Amino acid sequence: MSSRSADPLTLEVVELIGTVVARYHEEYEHAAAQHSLTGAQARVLNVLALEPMPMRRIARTLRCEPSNVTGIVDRLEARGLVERRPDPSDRRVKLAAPTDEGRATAGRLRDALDFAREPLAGLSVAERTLLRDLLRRMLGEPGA
Amino acid sequence: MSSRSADPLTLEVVELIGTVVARYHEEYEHAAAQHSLTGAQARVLNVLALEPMPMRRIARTLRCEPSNVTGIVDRLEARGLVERRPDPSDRRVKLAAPTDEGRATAGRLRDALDFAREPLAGLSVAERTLLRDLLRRMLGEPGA
DNA sequence: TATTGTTATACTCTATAACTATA
DNA sequence: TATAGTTATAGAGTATAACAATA
Repeated sequence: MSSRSADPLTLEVVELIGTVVARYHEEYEHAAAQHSLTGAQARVLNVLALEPMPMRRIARTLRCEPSNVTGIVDRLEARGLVERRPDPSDRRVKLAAPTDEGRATAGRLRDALDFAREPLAGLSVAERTLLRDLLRRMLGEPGA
Repeated sequence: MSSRSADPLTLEVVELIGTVVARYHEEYEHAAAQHSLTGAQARVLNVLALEPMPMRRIARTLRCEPSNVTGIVDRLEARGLVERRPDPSDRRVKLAAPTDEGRATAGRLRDALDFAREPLAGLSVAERTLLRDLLRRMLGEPGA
């Protein structure tokens, strides 16, 4: 069970991916902080910018407990970035939706995520296509 | 400043990287939880398994405040995975080092990180080499 | 009865500032 | 005076369990 992958090439790729993950996180937190948001708040705002949804579904999307979402949406709502609306078809449900300002913030947030964009500019279209296909296969995605 | 990268290919690669990051984190937290460790505790244990070091340097390595490290090492020490030793050359310094059990746990932890290893097994050596070079260039590393 | 969202609780991580013991 | 580590404090995220309203 131990030291299963002595292969140096594979280990290097694993380490490179670790570096990508670390850098991605730094950039994400930094971009969020520039708007005085925490990472968790930025993630919730981002999923809501794509599509308003019930509290419960936010939790499933972010893979956390529903009780956490209550607090995060509370803080976003207190800052006027998100609002809670009733669901006409089920009075138990509350739909969380971004305000206009919330949508604007989400947009600026995404623009700030230069991490993958700028480095990618150094790769040719053929190379980016190659990278896309390799990542797809690594993730076991359809079309790989 | 807005919507700088309309290029669909680049956007897809960015999204794939986001997926890699999310999956990597899940696997990491899961592996840590299997040993009743938090992600932060697992990260500290891992860097110490490579090389014992002063508290201050752990903080620099993990890019957090030194005061945080105190608590994390406290908890690792309470569980017998890490110990604090005096530094003979400077009595202000405390060197954090893994115990035998800490080293063993770190080893098992790394084995559990199948994320990048198993999917990578589906790629040929040539493809892994290609992926390595693309990631290197993306990260602006030497040898790219 | 089951589900949605919330509250209450407890723990960890995080940064800031102040403290101590060394240097 | 400067540095290493710690403590005190406060805010945020997290999971668990219990709760009210609704289905």
